[in-house]
Amino acid sequence: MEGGEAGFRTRVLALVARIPPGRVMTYGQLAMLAGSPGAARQAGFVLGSLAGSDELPWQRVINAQGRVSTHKLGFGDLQERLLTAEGVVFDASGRCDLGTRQWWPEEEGPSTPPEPLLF
DNA sequence: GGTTTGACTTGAA
DNA sequence: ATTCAAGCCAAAC
Repeated sequence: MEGGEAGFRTRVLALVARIPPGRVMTYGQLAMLAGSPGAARQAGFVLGSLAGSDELPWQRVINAQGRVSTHKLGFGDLQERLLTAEGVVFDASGRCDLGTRQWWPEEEGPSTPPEPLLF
């Protein structure tokens, strides 16, 4: 009986693929929704497999500080640039407003809160 | 099997 | 405000 349970990796990728443009999710959030709270590091490890992939919006995943965690990998500049193109505003310190940019899968319902996206 | 690492998180100094 | 340290879980060796 193979539990029809998808792997942790598969769940994280599924969530990332559902992040709408202009919105972001944190690693800890992905791990929690994937069913493993605390596995934030592992969530980032999964995304590492997609860095540079244009099929999945990996760019919309940032850390809890509202900053991109890809700076040491060399993708930081690219990620901030891609998010900025979607309407995400980064502070001079490289931080964005998670309060308004953080997306939760429950928001995909019929009721979508007003997005202060100022293009 | 155990060991090591990692796109993290939180709390304290 | 920033820096340091410990905790956490999943995959790779």
